[in-house]
Amino acid sequence: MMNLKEFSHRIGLSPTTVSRALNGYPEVSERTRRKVLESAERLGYTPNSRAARLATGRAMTIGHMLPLSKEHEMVNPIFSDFIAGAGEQYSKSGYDLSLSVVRDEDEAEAYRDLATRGVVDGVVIHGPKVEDPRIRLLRELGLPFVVHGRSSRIRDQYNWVDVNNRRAFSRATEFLLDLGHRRIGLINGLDGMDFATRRLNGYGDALAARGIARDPALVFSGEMTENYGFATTMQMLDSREPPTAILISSIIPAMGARRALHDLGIGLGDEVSVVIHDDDLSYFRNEGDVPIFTATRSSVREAGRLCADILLDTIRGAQGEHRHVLLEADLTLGQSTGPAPAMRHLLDRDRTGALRRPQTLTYTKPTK
Amino acid sequence: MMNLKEFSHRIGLSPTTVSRALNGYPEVSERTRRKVLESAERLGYTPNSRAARLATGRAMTIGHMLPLSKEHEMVNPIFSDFIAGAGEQYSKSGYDLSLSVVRDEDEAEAYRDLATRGVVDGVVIHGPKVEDPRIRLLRELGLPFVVHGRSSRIRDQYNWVDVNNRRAFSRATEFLLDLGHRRIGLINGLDGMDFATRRLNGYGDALAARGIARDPALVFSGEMTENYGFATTMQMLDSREPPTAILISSIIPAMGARRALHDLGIGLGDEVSVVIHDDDLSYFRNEGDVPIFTATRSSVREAGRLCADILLDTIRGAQGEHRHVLLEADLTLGQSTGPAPAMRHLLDRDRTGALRRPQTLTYTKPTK
DNA sequence: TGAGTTTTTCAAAGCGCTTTGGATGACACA
DNA sequence: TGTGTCATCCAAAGCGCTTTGAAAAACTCA
Repeated sequence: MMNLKEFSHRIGLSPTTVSRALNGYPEVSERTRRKVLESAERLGYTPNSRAARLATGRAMTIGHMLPLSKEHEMVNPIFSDFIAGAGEQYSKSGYDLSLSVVRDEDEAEAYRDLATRGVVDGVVIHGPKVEDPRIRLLRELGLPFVVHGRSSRIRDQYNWVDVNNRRAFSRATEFLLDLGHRRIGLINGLDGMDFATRRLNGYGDALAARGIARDPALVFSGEMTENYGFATTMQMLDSREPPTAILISSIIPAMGARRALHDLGIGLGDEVSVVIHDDDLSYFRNEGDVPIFTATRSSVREAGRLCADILLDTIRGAQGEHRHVLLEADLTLGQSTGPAPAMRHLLDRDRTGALRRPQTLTYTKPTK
Repeated sequence: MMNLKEFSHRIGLSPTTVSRALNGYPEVSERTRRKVLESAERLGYTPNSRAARLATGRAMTIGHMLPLSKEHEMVNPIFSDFIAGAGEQYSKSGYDLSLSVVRDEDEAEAYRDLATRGVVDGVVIHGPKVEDPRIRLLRELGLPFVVHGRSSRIRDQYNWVDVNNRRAFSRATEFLLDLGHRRIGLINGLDGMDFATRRLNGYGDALAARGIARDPALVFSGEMTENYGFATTMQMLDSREPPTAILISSIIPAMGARRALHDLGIGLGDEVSVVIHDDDLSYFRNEGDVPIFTATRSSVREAGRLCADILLDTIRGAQGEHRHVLLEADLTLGQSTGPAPAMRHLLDRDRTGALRRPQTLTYTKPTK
């Protein structure tokens, strides 16, 4: 492995000149720079990053945390798509991406460690809570950061990129209301997560605007697995007054909801409508001429790109204001929504006694 | 930010002693070491990793590639669970994890770059092809590595951790054959991927052992998305001689297959049986008292842990043999399999003309 | 041609740690 | 007291790069 000293010696220049040529400093003529670059290519010389990082004091690395909660050992399914988006940008700018897998309870310590060890120049905060302590921590540590999402109860300024969750969910709710639905369920993310709160609010606002009371029996929060979607949908439909429509915070529990509907023999899009929030995950495209699900869509990969850009700008010393990006989600129509079933039809059909109850679950038709 | 010089001065010791105390060298007494550790804690001193890395020549970092193919911009859904497993181990050993997001065609160059820049001590190869050029490349670069999977056509020795894909799929196929199924479809991973080839072989072996010819119309390979599972299932069931059972290489296309079956009104587990390979993804647990799918299961997270352990051992100079781990997949019984439908029943029902064809698709009942 | 400017190049001093080779002190034994 | 042995600790030389301050070379203009 050749080092700078040897390389510069071989091509008859001083290390200084070579370093400057390679790093694009103006003190070196274009002719020299070309010569250096070409020789480096030919002789296979690449500067040792470890040395460069020590000398410059920059780590040329962005940190991401992948926290694993102890109880539900679950990895956020949007994580990899986000990382793919952000990582693309890092590569373009010559930054590396460092991923720390860490137990929930060790997360704060891990940030502190990253900062004092000097292995990252900045970090991305994933999955902010309504009042997220990491924001203050990072400010104290003096480590640049950007939040994917927001932390509503924190008044300080900071960089963030978020989807307009409230708007997305109020629009989705209004859309269902316009279709005549009155009992609308919400299968939401974990309580305490900022995005979940905003979605809940959007949902609540839209209902309130039409004078409809929010029924706590129709609102669920939890980690967004397929089984969660299945269980909550089952529970709702097994109730005395089941919803005719359901909002679901991610396509993954929506898979479970669809399974529940099918198991119960309930038609998706006619008897029960579903609107999901679609993060546009690469292995779970809600696509087709007419997408399967009606959805509020916002690409999490794109959010990753934006976060990366903002963070890199900040690190490169873009002084001044903190930057905010609020992404609006499209509401795209799919096959999973339709007008609320007219009540008397259901009553008629009820009288015929066509019971559809697999397993131990009871599905009582909506009665006004 | 305090440095070693200042810290050691403050506590009245030489930098040498402090460094040795902190790094667990035997040349320092226990009493001194305790004092140093305690003072470091109290004064908030943490060695700068950038400097340590230059001095030791070790990067204390493991590299992972996340290649993005240009056409299908897709992230491998097992990636995050694998990383979670591996990352856990890295943390325990004080290693960092560096993730490079890179275009498919730049992957080789990216490995070369990692090696010459000296930012990683070893790498993990994901998704090996039947004859994967990365293995030779890394050997040439002298960069320690472990393969998650194998590369069948490469005869050299190297570290790997793999599932016994062939066995898993031959067992699954035998199981279906035992249930009376004779036309069995296979929705497999991308052509050229080693695991896909092995699974295909396992499937083929089991069929051959019972003297059943492999029907190319029943075998598919592609990227394992939900839509892929849907489309291939539709296509198979729309054929003149549809299968009565399907093997699916991942739970994600299995979701699509289930959707197809439901759309066609075909009962999963009675009319058509499905066996999947289940990577035990954290957000897609195939669980419950009786799991939804009958599955060959092997935790990809556990594979991540094992890869990490092996790679770290190799880096820490475990001389000698290359290490191999072959994980056997359990075959767990779920709700998605049952005896092959008796042929005459189907013929009878055919005569009744109960056609189930949504959209433009035709489903012709199996006729013996 | 020579003084003044600008461009190009260089020697050397870090960056903050690890580690070698050596010094110091403590201790045991003759 | 002197010598040999350990157990501790230390000074200083790297690790391979960047960057400062200065020198050399090239170019202008009178």
